[in-house]
Amino acid sequence: MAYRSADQIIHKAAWLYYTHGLRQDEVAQRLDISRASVALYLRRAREAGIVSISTSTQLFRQDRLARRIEDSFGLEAVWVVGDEGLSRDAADEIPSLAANVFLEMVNNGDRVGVAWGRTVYAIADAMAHADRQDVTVVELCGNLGSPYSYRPDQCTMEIARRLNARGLNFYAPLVLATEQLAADLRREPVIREQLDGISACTLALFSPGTLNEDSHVIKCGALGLDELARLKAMGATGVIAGQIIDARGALLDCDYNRRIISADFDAIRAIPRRLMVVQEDDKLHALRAALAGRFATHLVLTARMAERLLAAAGNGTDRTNAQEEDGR
Amino acid sequence: MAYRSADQIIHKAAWLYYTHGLRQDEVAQRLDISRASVALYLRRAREAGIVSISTSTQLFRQDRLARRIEDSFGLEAVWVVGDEGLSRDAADEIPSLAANVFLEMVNNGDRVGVAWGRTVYAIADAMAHADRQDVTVVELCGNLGSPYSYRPDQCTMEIARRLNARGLNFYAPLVLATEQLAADLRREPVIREQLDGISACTLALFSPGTLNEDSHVIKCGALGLDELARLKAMGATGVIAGQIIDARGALLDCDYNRRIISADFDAIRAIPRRLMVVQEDDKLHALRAALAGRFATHLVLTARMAERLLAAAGNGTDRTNAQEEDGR
DNA sequence: ATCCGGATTTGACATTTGTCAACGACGATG
DNA sequence: CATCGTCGTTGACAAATGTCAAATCCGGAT
Repeated sequence: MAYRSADQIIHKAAWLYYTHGLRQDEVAQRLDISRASVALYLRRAREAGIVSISTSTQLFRQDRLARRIEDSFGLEAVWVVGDEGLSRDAADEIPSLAANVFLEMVNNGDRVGVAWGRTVYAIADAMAHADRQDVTVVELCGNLGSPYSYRPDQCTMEIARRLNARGLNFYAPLVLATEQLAADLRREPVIREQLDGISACTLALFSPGTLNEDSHVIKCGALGLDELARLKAMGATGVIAGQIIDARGALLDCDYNRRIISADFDAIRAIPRRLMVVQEDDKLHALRAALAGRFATHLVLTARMAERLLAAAGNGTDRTNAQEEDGR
Repeated sequence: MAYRSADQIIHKAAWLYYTHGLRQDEVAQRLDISRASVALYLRRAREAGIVSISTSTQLFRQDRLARRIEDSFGLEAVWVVGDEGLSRDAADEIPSLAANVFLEMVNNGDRVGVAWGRTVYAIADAMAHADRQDVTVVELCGNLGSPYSYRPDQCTMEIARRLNARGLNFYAPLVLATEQLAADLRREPVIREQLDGISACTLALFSPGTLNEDSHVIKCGALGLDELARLKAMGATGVIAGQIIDARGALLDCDYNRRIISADFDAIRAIPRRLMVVQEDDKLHALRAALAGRFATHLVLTARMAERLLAAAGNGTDRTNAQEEDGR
């Protein structure tokens, strides 16, 4: 965190160029370096978050679907990505939109809880570098080996790095062999403290998980296919911060959930702003369950999913994807 | 506030260019318009705050002087502009730095109180356009005709416009002819409400005023030179939100102050974050008085002023202007 | 003192972006 | 119905920026 003197010149170049609006050659002249260096410094400044360029996410909140979801589920804000030709598939747009929404939501001084999963990884990847002060990023749940590019702890750290924040990882695995071991571990002071710190968060980021052969928990070997089938028979519908919920969004009463080290649901709901992001199309049931459990206050999803959600909620399904007064 | 459909295309262009990193010609192709139009839209997007580019103000907080001022006066954060060759004079840098610091401090949902004055005008001018949600900008004190480019109410409105915020002006003059009239006016429900709303602010922006022939209050004719002399004899040292304070930062007990419509000092101090900005060199005494009165929690000033402040406070005056490990 | 490897800087060139006059569509006006 | 003025768009050119190989600098090892 110490301020390295090499940053000085980069900072000055960025200030002159972006804030004062000088041209690169003028900056070069002022700082007595070549213009090529200025271009290089400016790139570094952008990469380091010394300058941050952010695009408003308003476009995606103006959608009628977004408002209907807000109303139907009592959410504070919803962002919807339609097929506006921005990408091949609207779902591909989700991570960068979510990253932008998330950045808009993070204030200096925040303590941010993040769960992990494929979607959260993608968001971390898409996130711009920003220069927040006194931000802490904490994991909402224990760790697991990951079959994807990031490990959970790397994911937290990557988000922290992009925000210029402290990153705190859970010093525990997500799921343990026995209930007893999980209980013992939860009593360890270090872990206790980390769990208690969760309700002090001011912002949360997570994605609802599904339960099928391709799910994260299965792929990592934390849960076997036979046990999965048994849990589904018991009503398992989705995963929130590593814990299995039923269709009503309540913690499923099962052995698996008791072997978990993760955030207490009430602690999660005590966090004032909770951004949930849904990318994949197969998450409808998990999404409904998560909404029923009131885990989210803010939501990012595709138009397709939004429509299915409203249809499922019995709100009709006119394909009013258009913006307020579209034209075409 | 309604979302105009013309904004749509601008928004999409901005999203593709800034968030997705496409080139202008690629964006043009996607949206089926000419590249020249894309360039035009992007400029509009920047001007409208749809994209915002901000430069970190860290450079100016790392200064040793800044930390010493923080410590000496118990401030939360201090930014110092040295003569780093950014401009002819460090003071010229103050408005753009203050504008950047201010923008970093404004969060969505904030209610921002602003006083006015030459410095605040300059800050408004230097401020980039940003796209905040649910922000309200209110005046901290009544109005006055201005000899400068902005009128106080225009100043508030301009800041509001740049933040995409609501702007609320005081429906009263700053200073009235008689105490009685001021008291009557303060009892008017509209005014009462505006005054009461001040302590609900979450952020304040102001600059300490001086008392001399060139001061705002004099130039506007609100105060005559003879009365000024009398007030100075009584201990008048500076002006905060239109009200005269003594060297200890307390409201001066005088007729003039009783004829004012402005924020109560306790209401101002009830605002959690209060950014004070000092630009001109002749404001040392006013600055000291304002600090003594604990009006500010955050401060922006020049290195020159910072040194004089520390010298005056008897903290020695070694000219350690250098950053942490400068070189040159 | 000399050599080496890596990081930093630069000049030159290719690419991208900003600008502006010219054009055309549209609505208001005589 | 013609005319004017405004606004949005575009093509073409000028200006600014990004990039990369080559040159230089720097610190440590020999």
